[in-house]
Amino acid sequence: MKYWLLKSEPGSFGIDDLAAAPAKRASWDGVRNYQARNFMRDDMRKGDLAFFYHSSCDVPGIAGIVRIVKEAHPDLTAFDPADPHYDPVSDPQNPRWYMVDVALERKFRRVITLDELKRYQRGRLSELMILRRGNRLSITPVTKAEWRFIVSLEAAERAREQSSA
DNA sequence: GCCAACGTTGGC
DNA sequence: GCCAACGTTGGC
Repeated sequence: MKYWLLKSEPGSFGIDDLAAAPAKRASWDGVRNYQARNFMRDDMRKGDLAFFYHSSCDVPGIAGIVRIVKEAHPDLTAFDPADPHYDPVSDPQNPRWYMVDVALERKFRRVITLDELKRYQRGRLSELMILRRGNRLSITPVTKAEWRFIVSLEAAERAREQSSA
């Protein structure tokens, strides 16, 4: 099983939108970057887990965990002229863009903020792709060690807040 | 194949 | 709104 990080702008689709969706499930559509597409199409497998990252918002950070419930299939929004991610060059006979389906695993009790992740930029998270300078990829792999560490931050921070209260 | 121009991303 | 960083496009 692999681990991932998926970015989305909560202004267009955030973790609460996923929580409100039927069966808490949705297609991760609109990806229009080849490297991100290749990760989805070639490496993502049913059962993989991914962080749901909120970008371009007041408090950027990881809001929760989703599970890949359907492997890559053609992203139909690419063929819809009314869709903001419409790609006139994509051919329905030979789809260029793909999406996976995800289901909400759980929403974190609090957002693990980008600020907090950056505190470990020189340590446990020195290789985390979203902390690398200039990285804009919307889909990035996360190592098992990074995954476990980040998941542990949720409770660790809570304990620290409580002890200092 | 090079590279300038342009568009997008995303934190600040 | 700014702007650094990056990807894509298209002329040559």
